[in-house]
Parts: sequence; C-alpha cells; structure tokens
Amino acid sequence: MIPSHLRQNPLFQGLTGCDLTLLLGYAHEKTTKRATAFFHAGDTADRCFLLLEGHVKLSQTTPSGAQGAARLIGAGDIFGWAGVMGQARYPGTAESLAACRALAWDTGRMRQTLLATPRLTLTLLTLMGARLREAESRVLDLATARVDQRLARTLLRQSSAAALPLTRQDLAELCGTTLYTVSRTLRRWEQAGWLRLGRGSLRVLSRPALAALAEPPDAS
Amino acid sequence: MIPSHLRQNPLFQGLTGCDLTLLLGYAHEKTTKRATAFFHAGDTADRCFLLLEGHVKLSQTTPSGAQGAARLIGAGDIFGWAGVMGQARYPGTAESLAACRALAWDTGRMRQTLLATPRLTLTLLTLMGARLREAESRVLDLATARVDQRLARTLLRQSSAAALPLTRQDLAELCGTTLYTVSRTLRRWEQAGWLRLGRGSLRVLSRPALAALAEPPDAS
DNA sequence: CGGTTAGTTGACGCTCTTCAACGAATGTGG
DNA sequence: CCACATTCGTTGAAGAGCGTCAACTAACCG
Repeated sequence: MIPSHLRQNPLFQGLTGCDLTLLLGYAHEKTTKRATAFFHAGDTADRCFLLLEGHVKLSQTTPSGAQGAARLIGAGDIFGWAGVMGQARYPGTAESLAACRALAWDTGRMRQTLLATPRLTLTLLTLMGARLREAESRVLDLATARVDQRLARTLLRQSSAAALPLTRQDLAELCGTTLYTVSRTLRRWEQAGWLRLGRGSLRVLSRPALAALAEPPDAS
Repeated sequence: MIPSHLRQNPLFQGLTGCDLTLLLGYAHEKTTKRATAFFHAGDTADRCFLLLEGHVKLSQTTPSGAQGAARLIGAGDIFGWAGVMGQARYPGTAESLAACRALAWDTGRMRQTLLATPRLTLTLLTLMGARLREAESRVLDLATARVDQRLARTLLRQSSAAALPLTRQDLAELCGTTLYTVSRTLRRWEQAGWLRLGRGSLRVLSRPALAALAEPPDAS
C-alpha cells in the first residue's frame, strides 16, 4: 500500500511505520494537468502538499502586479505549508509546469499530527531551514551578482531536470530580471555554442562555460 | 526566578511551566559590548540564541567577500538556530550593534528538547515560517523595487527602534545597494526635511513622505 | 487559417555602481 | 590635552548595466 520510494522521502525520515500509516491515512492524492493552479496567492491556506511527480512553479507578484519572483518545486519537495506555519493565507501562487501528482493534507489536521509526532516536526523544521537559507542566499545573490551570473547559476541548477517548459518570462522571474534581458543573454550564449534554444525548451551544451560565468571574475 | 516578560516571549507560548523551567535550566546568559561577534560565518553551529536586550546584525558576504546582505535582530527575536535546523555551520555572522544580553542554548540539547516538547517545535516552525516569508518578500523587493523605495521601507521598518548605530554601509547591506547611493539618497531626503542625519544616527521626521516613496508610484 | 502566445531585436536613456578625492568625527597614545 | 591614525561620511564625474518601449517574426492551437 505504501510505495517504498515514498517511505524514503526526507519528510518521513525517522518516522515509525505507524506514524507513516496515520499520516498517509488522511492524505488526498491530487493530480493536475499542465498549467493548473494548486492555489493562488491570498487563498485560505487550508492544504499542504508533497509533490510526487512533475514540476511546480511557486511565484509571488508585487501588489501592483507588474513583475514577480519565482522558485521551482521538483518531485519529492513539499510546498504550500504556509498554513501549517501559522499563516492564514498563501503568500504566493503554485502552478504546475507539467502534469503533476501530489499528496495533499488538511492544514489543521497536519498541525495536530505535528503536535503528536515531534520527529516529523523536527524534520519539517530542518526542511524549512534549508529553504530559509536558500532564500537568504538568493537575497545575497540579487544584491551582489549581475544578471548573467544569476542566469548562469539558475540554468546550471535546473538543467539536470531536462526540458522544463520554462518560458523566458519564467526564467526572468527565477533570476530576478526581465524577459528581454533573458532573451538577449540566452541568444548570445547560443551563438557562442553553449546552449541549444527552443520554444519552451533549452539544453545546456557546455556546463563549464556557464560555470565560469557563474563565478565572479577572478582578478588573479 | 523567571521574569514574567520572558514568559511572554513568542518562543515560549503554550509551554507548561515545567517545560519552561527545563528549557531555562540549561540556558546560559551571555552579555556583550557593542561591536562584538556572537559567531562568525563558518563557525560550528553549536549554539542558538534568544536576544533579550540590544540589537544584532546578521550578515552574509559573498565568497569573494566584496559586499554583503544583512538583517537586524531586535530584543525578543531568536537567531543562530542554523545548527538546530540541521546545519553544521553558521551561514552568516552575528555582531552586536549595541550592548546586548542574550540567552544561549547548546544546539544538541535543544534538538533533544524539541523532540520532547512538540509544542515548542511547532512554535519554532511558525517563527521560521515568518522569517522565510520575510526573506522571500525581500527577494521580490530586490527584483522589482528601486533603491529609494527599498531604503524608504527599511527606514520605516527600523525607525521605531530609535537611534540604532547604523553606518551607511550597514544600511546599504540592509537594502541591497552601495554605501554611496545610501549617502546620496539620505542627503537628498535630509535636504527635503524628511530626516535628521548624524554620524551613526538618524531620525525620521516625516513618515508619510517616506511611506509615499515606499509605494510604487500610482499611475492612477 | 485567424488568433494567441512566445520569442527576438533595436534604440534610448535612467538608475545605479564605481573610482577617486576630500572633509569631518572619533578614538588613542604620548 | 593635543597630534595622530582611523573610521565614517560626502560628493563629483563617468559610464556600465539593464529596464522600457515598440515593432516585428515565429510557433502553437483549436
């Protein structure tokens, strides 16, 4: 009943079989097609998710709605836990970039489960800590690095998951710039032979070249 | 023995007196003068802190060490919990901006306490969630707003805590820019009569003026 | 096969960083 | 108490980097 690969998810590490059964007992399975929202910014945060298959884009927009910032969620990652962490509403929007399969729990019941399962809470704290550090390193990046460095890093990080349907707009939100600058930069790199571009697809041909750009130029 | 204002700290909400006594039982009290480091980036993350009095600057620098990003910690806030959340080393440096008094716990014992005190773990998760959201909204800010908007927001957020000894460099790190731009911008605002500047001090005279700047210009 | 979405590219110029030089405040040791 | 070093702050000039606007082309979709 419980697939073994699920058992190995970081979220479940250290749990007893009993805890795990309880937890999965009230999980709903949710599947979506491409370009479907799990939730929107401002919705009541009454669900939390574990992504089993597919890719999800988490994005925030300014009040004026002009631009946004995004991060990607892959298989095995959790998302939408704002409610569990005491927020009434989701701060951002979650949208599937591909067909997805996810587990969903009710926020209130999850909070109760956490009180009864300290091990799970501590794991969750660790996962959130990792995410916090990631966000803070992104702040540092935005404040110090140039667009092409950030874009190179983003590509290197994501290029393993082959062929995500990322538009120029998506990439711009991932690395904090505009779709125009992304388009120009990618084109330049394609002409240098480091990438192969397509509509909503992208293959990295030379990781070393991008890695060299990602690092600040060594003055040595 | 346990001061009542301490009891009301968000970190301790919902704990039994017994839990609280246990927790405070192995806390060390640490006091520092101005400009003293609690820990440096890369140190073994073996302590976690609750700030009782004073102000602390948490800062990260790039590998090349050129610039940095910072956030401020005030009385009642926690900091240095990277170890509790599973990191071996501190990702940043914590330095006192004023004379400080803080409680310090051993990371390993705290993790054990968390396993025995789910209520505390859940509270911690909530606090970390708030910090995560703050970091993510900062990412959005850096990606979309201009320097003067970010600076205005930073001043509005911090101006209640009167007269922090923040240098131009500190302010620059808080809002992701250079000390030169901060200096110029503050000067401009002082000449407009919105601020009173001093060496390492700063008073906001017109919050409305700053608030107007903080919002993106309404095209309506 | 029209309508829509995604991508490209040029031109323009604003914002902000960078470098350099100087002035003012603070702390320190004789 | 004063000369000194040090830290902090200011300001000008120059131009790199990147956002913005506009116009156009190419791919996708029912």
